[in-house]
Amino acid sequence: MNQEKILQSLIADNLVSASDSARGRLLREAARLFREKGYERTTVRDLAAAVGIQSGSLFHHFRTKEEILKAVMVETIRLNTAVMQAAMSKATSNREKLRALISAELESINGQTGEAMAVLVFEWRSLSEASRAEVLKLRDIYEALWLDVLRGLKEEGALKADPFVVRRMLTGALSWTVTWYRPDRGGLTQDGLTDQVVAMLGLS
Amino acid sequence: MNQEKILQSLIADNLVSASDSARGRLLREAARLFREKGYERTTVRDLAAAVGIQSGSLFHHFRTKEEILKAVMVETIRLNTAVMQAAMSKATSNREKLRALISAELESINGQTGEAMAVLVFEWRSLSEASRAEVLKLRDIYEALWLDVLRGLKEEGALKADPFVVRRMLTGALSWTVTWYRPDRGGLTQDGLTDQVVAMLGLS
DNA sequence: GTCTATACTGGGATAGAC
DNA sequence: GTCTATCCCAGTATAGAC
Repeated sequence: MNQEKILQSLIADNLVSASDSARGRLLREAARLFREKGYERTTVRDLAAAVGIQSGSLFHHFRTKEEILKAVMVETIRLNTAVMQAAMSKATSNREKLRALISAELESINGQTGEAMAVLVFEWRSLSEASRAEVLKLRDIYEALWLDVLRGLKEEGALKADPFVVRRMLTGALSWTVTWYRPDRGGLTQDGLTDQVVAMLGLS
Repeated sequence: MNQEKILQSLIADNLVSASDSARGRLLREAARLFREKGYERTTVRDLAAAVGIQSGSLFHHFRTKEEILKAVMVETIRLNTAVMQAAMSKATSNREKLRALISAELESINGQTGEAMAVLVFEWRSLSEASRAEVLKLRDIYEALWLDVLRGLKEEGALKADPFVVRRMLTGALSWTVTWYRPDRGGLTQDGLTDQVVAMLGLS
């Protein structure tokens, strides 16, 4: 299942917004702006202008600015959990599964939905306590996918370090690519980058 | 040379502030607050209150709020470059040097100066273009230390992946520990964590 | 569902006394 | 070097018309 199909089925199930709906467009622009300037430095006027409405009109769709941030995060996790599950479904060995996960997470961060993923990583502190709990619960499902595979590799002896620690290290390493990796600007392809990560773990 | 001695010689050379000077205390409190709530959410009134003065008095020490952020970052890099160099000086092989670098960076992030390091990582976007250039120049010296060692390991065949990519991955992985690793709360010690990172790289 | 107008708040920064 | 007082602006959010 490719990413486009996944997205469509999530929209059909009302789990994420169609990106051409008013809500969808707003969330996409919000993700872009939050990533570019940060949540705090993005004003509701910026958000409104980006979708071509007045700032007052925003509050017809969301009660507060923070609710927009939360929505960006929730939809991002939902979408990416589905993408991850699909990416893994083809793989048979744990080695292949890990490669699929790494590749999919790099795609999530540096591809089209990357802006939203970056927001999830870097704007955590701007989320209220109440919202955090909600987002964390969704994130657990996502993390379980990784831990299963890493635990498998540990048992096989392919991995020397603790699966839990490795996952956290990979979270940091992969998220951080958003600050330096430019897929467009020649050099390293996303597949090449995946190879490098696998090589770094001594699993190639 | 231990961290305390390094700090004292840097203070003597006027490269960083003594932490009991007015400026030093302010920077320390600023680092703590910036890390805790983020730069944008920290008000000048918060900063002033933390050092026990009125908000107006802040501007006797720094012309703008952003100048405080820049000062936190500049002093952090200066201090940590010195710490890194000292940590490496004892090591002989490249393997030992890398372990020393990893250990020192983990200490920088999760130890006493950790708040300032975290600010350096997470508040980059809040820095103006002009200030960024200045900070980046300092950072280059620091990064060169890492690249030399990683290149050496690559030549020895101990490292499979590209040194440049590995350094960036490690930057992300090690910085990220600030979000989850709690040295105090039992379990994994900082040495143990270093072991895990080395094991993950297949270098143990 | 969007507009205009505006209320209200809190933030960064300044001035001048002490 | 700190205080008090205050300016000015930008930011979120609301109200009511269309």
